[in-house]
Amino acid sequence: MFEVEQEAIEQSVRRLCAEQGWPAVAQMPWAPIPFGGEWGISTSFLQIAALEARERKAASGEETNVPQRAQERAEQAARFVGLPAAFERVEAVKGYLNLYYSPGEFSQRVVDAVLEAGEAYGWGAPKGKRILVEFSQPNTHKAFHVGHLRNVVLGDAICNILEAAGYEVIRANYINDTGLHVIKWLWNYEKHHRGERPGADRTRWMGDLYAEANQRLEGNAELETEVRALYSRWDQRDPKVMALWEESRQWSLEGFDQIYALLGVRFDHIFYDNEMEKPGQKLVEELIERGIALDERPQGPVIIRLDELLGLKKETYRVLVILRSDGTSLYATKDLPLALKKFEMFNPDRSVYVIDVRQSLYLQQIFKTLAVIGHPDWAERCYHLSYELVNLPGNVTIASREGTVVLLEDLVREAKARAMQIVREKNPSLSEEEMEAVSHAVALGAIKYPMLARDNTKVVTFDWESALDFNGQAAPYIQYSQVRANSILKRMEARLPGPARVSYPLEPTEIQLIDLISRAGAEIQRAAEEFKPLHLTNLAYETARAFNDFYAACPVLKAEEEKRAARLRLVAAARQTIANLLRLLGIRAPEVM
RNA sequence: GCCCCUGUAGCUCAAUGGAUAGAGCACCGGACUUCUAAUCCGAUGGUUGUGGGUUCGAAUCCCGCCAGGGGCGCCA
Repeated sequence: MFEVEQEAIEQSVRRLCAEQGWPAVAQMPWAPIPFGGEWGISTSFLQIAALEARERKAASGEETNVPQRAQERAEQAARFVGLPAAFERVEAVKGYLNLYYSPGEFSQRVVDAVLEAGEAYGWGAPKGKRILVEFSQPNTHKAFHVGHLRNVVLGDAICNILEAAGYEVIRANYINDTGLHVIKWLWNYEKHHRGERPGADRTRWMGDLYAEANQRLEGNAELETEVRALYSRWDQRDPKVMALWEESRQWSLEGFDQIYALLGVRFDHIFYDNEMEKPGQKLVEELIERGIALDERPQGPVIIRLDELLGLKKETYRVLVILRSDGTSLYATKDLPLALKKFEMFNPDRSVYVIDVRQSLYLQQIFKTLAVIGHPDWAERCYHLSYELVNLPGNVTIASREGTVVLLEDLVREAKARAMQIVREKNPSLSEEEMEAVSHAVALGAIKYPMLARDNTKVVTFDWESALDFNGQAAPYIQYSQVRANSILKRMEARLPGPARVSYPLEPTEIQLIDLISRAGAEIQRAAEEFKPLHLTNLAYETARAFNDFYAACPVLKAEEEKRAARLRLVAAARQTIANLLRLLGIRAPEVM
């Protein structure tokens, strides 16, 4: 937030380096001063000293004590820089140059900036770049469980974050509405459920029938041939089969709409698997003609020998199978035309795939194939946003066949019931409607937060106990801090006081809170660059904690006039910042709890 | 066999190559006639899997080993 000051100081230090003939570093390392209750920026001279030591050794063979030299340089820099405007104190410690902000001036600037920007506080300027993000990718005719949830929650948050960072974002879904799993479902329906219709909970019913199909088919070769026969009827577009496929497919799609509405997720464009089948098969033929793909039919499938085409001696991309030996399509058959279509339709600067880590090699193969078939520029723009799975305690995989699925609907219902019970207890004066809204916000926050608050490369372990624990490091804690802020603001007699110079000495908890608030913009940029919502769950939690500390330590409404005005503005800024961060994470910020 | 990821407090997880490795949960002890106690304060808890290396400086980078997970020609 104080890039201007930092830049000025950096220029000053660089001038000093040039004058003194010290080695220059490409990137000057700036960081917040890492001590609690301190507010300012810090840069290290250890790198410069190390470079100097190396030059000296090369020239004269003399050894240099690096930390000592860094301290000397930091001291010289401190003297040279003096006391820049709006800073309170400058010091050289252990090879670091520390510059402490004047709390009054800077805190006012932070708070004013937040209140002026409001819902857009922390948002970056438009970058003029477009990013297409494909996420969710559900299978019709199957259940929707907590394993699928991570993808949706992560994809949605990433889209929000990229948008806030200044990108134009296209949210894309790719629904898998064809394949063996669909045929199995149709077979089971025709044979045992003909004429039945789904209830209110569509996805569950679809999933149940699919699970039942698998059970009936398990190890039964006779029935398997029935399924194969049905598959070929579907393949030949038998009108009766197609009609049922279309109708049942629609049931699933309605179920997905319910789920996305429940989660508060939307898409700009939905691609369907079945639309890619023909273009895919056409593309395969074309690639065979061009000699890129190798047609081993009927003995083998159609393949692309990537390592060979790329002239790689070491086994890297291996072989990609793009069409079955019987001519039916695979994922790859359809993913290739889809990849092309995305660029043709939207021409994105980046094409992001939010897909779990198991598909890493596969996606690298798809991207490389794009390059090999004549679109190296597009291949460059593709990015696999990989994330780990959601497991159950004891590293148990969630699988319908194992009977270990936790359905999203069940999870949400349990969490809402638990939240409702707490709201009723904590805040009995609320209307039933308000309680309902609050428990919805709390339950969904509690469910989403753990999916975002760990690194993408880490497995999320789902267990009921911690999913329903709303205390501590969890979304409800963050939501609650913001509710407390709201509660103070509601008690103001008049409107929020206008900007005013802060001249009273700030409490450490105030400084800590303002410091964290001021980091939102930079953290949003970092989260976008690294595709890591984790940075924002961290910041949101820390800001909430800082607010709770402040709340405990500093009276607001009862403070004397100047403090009261400044603190009211700080409370409003904190509430706004926390709410903004929650919004990016796809978590609602209720007014009361 | 090859490739990828992970290993940090009893548990779940943080930590731009940087100063003193931090939170929550659990456990123990405190704080509500005061802006919502879904909160706060305090105590306990660490050889960052292990052995080397690079570096002024390593949880972080490199190499070896150990442990767990995942992926590798017609599953999605």
